[in-house]
Amino acid sequence: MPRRRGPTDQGLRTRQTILRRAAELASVEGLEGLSIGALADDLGFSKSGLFAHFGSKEELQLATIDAAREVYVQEVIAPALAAGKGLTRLCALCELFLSYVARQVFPGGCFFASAMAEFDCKPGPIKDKIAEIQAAWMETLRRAGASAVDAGELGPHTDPEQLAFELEAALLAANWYFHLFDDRSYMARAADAIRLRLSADATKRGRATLATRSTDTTAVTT
Amino acid sequence: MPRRRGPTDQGLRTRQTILRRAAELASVEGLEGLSIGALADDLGFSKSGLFAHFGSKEELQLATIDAAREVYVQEVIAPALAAGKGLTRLCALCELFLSYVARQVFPGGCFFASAMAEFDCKPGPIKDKIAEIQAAWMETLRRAGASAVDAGELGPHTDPEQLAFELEAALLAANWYFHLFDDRSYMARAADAIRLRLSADATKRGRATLATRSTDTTAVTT
DNA sequence: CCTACCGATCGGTAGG
DNA sequence: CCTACCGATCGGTAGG
Repeated sequence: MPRRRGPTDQGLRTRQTILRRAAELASVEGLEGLSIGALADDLGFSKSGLFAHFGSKEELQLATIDAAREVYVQEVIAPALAAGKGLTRLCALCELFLSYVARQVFPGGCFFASAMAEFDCKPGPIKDKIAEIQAAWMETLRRAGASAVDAGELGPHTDPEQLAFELEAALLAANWYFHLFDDRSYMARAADAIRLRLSADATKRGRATLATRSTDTTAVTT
Repeated sequence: MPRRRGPTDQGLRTRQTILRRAAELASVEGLEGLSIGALADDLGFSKSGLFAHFGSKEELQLATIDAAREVYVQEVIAPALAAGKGLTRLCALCELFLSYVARQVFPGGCFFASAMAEFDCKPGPIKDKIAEIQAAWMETLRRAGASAVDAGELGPHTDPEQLAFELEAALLAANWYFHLFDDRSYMARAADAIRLRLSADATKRGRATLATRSTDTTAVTT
């Protein structure tokens, strides 16, 4: 089989190494604060050597967002989809998010929370990409909620979009306050808020589902 | 009356002009992204002329936070304290926050939301100051909630600290998504979430208080 | 992937 | 409040 043109395996591995580290640094310093020189020093490359993988800083930033998305899918979305359907999945999405924040998968907290906060008022391709990813995440929450309604776990008057907004609000607030006050108790506050909110819309069947997960709350903070 | 040493009235006015503009720019570009040269150009000063008012960039950042705090007190806290006590005040705090975001008092959204997101993982005097201000804001919400319990508007099982966390979560989420998606409907989502959450803990007297404010929801988005 | 370099801008200073 | 300047670092390029 002839060797194709384009990036070699080694080149792709180097690229992945760069982008994983870039995502870690950007979660703390921001995607603008991420500097090519500092990233190269950190990785032991020359600045131009690193830069050769990307055409511009903006291309590096966009590629970093893709790499962070892969981490997020692996740490939160995929395990939640595998955990079950409906209300079980919705609970798993929330618990896995809180665990991902508590385990500091990214040292600066949720990469996308940081990126959203940094770019929400800066129009351009980076904001567009972040908005697309956040919209997909909200849609993942909404669909799990809608499926829980269909399964009779949440009552028929449930508004899945509103529910997704409120769950996401608690998750984001946990991310900020956990780091700002260096206080893990905000994880439990968010988990309590989420359990209360889900209980409010739950049917008898839904409450049974929730009961099986109630002990998982403390697991989130370890 | 002899003229004292120190800053003149004119100097103080110039300083205030600088800091108001600095807060506006920092809400979009971040407190680190705020550059002394760009700020000076924007205001028509020389860089060093502007810099003479502050000993370092960090001093400028800290002074900018103080100036933003004054705006926040004027726009949100003072009118809410004047609006009433207990549940009335708690509702006013939330409604005034949403209005302050919707009116874009700062062009980049809530100054403190931006600053918290930027510095929550960067230890130092700026993070400390932001944390102190956020703690005071949460305490303002908590006290209004506790006073609503004392007044019999919220039930005795209400946890005012948890309630403050959940209200703040909805307010912050509205701030982010309003800007990220350029969609005012998130203001109404947050107002709905807040009304629902307060209703859950409200006594009959509390529900009467909430009923008088229910039409204010749309006012927030104008 | 490297060395060597570009102009622009950064925070900050000297001296007035 | 200004002009003039400092060394360091920025994103990016030339050429290999």
